Amino acid sequence: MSASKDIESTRDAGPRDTRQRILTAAVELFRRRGYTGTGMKQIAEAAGAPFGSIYHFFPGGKAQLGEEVVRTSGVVYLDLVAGLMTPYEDRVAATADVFIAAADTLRELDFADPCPIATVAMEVANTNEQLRQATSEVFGNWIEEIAAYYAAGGIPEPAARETASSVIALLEGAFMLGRAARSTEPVLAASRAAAAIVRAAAAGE
Amino acid sequence: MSASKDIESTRDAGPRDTRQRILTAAVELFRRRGYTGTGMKQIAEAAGAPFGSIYHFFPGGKAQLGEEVVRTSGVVYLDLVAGLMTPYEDRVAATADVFIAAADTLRELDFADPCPIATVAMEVANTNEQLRQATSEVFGNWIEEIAAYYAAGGIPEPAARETASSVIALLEGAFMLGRAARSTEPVLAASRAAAAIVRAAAAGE
DNA sequence: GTCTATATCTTGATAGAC
DNA sequence: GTCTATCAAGATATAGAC
Repeated sequence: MSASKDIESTRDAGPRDTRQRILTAAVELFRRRGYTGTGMKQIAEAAGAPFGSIYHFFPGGKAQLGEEVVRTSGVVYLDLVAGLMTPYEDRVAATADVFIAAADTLRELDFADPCPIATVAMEVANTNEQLRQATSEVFGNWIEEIAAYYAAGGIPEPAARETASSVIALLEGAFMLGRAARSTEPVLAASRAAAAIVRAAAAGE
Repeated sequence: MSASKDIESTRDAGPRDTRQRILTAAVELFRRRGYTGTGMKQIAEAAGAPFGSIYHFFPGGKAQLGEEVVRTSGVVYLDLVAGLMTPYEDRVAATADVFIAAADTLRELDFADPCPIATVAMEVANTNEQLRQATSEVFGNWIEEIAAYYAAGGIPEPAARETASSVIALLEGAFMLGRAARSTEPVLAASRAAAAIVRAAAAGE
């Protein structure tokens, strides 16, 4: 029996970072089923963790878990998008290519939301001030980072920030339409529109 | 007591269309709290209707109610946006002004979603095929209608549809950012970006 | 058709054995 | 720190009196 137990504990793997597995499972579930639509028991099961472990690692309960999901995803995505864009000299081409890559991601995820915080942001905007603030800060960080990239490319400062905001809005909205239609078309169309936005801003209107 | 009852039934008003009040209450709650975040009891209470009436008028339960909310809102909004745009000769100005009006609406709603189906669309895209299809059809109708408006303004057909899709995506995404930040800024910035998108399409790229 | 009471299930969360 | 049992409250849905 002790041999069987050893095999079990080896097969069930992840002996170390149960906390990380819970966080990862929550990210995956939130982007498919949303925040209110995901249960704590589902998260525990998907993480292969006992139910009680969630409250051991996240004593603040679902709200704390939700906030950590939003904030950690925010950092991961900031690095990801920044990594995709910065190598480019041409800001217009960089922006368009990010949308094309996003279309591939959308399909690979079988039309789950490529943005891990969007569905949550919509759900909590009027219902949970703590989470609303977290999503707002994450969106704000994204906008700042991309605005700096556009500014470095020669777009003057008030316009750079507005352009960044609109490009992110366009991407999020295109994800929404693409998920509803189960099609990458809206994201590919948005790629050309995003190029037009950046091009206009670079031309000083 | 019968006099009192008469007063009651007069004050509680809506003696006729309980069904319509339920539908209206559901629209209001869904756009603030989402689909999974709204309970049937809350809807009944907000509608001033007895709980059982929901299942009398919507025997298909929450899914049927959700679908009717999506479809009826879709028609209402199609008429609304079309009514805002069609008087204009200049497609670029018309588009920009719709966004400015939308920013006002966002604030008037205290940052509830001006689009009554967006939050629901995000929640159900991977979890409820019936509702997902309803949201997809509504978005599709909007895109068609606006595409026809752009096409009538001189934008050739494949581009007109892509432009309409991107303008709607931009609007939805701007609502998302604006709600999260509790600010109309993202929608106002998107107004200028939307103008750039339509202008580029009208210029044949 | 209106309205109440209830059945059944699931939720987030806690207690406590191990 | 792992895991189970359980709680109270909420959900959707139904039955049935009026």
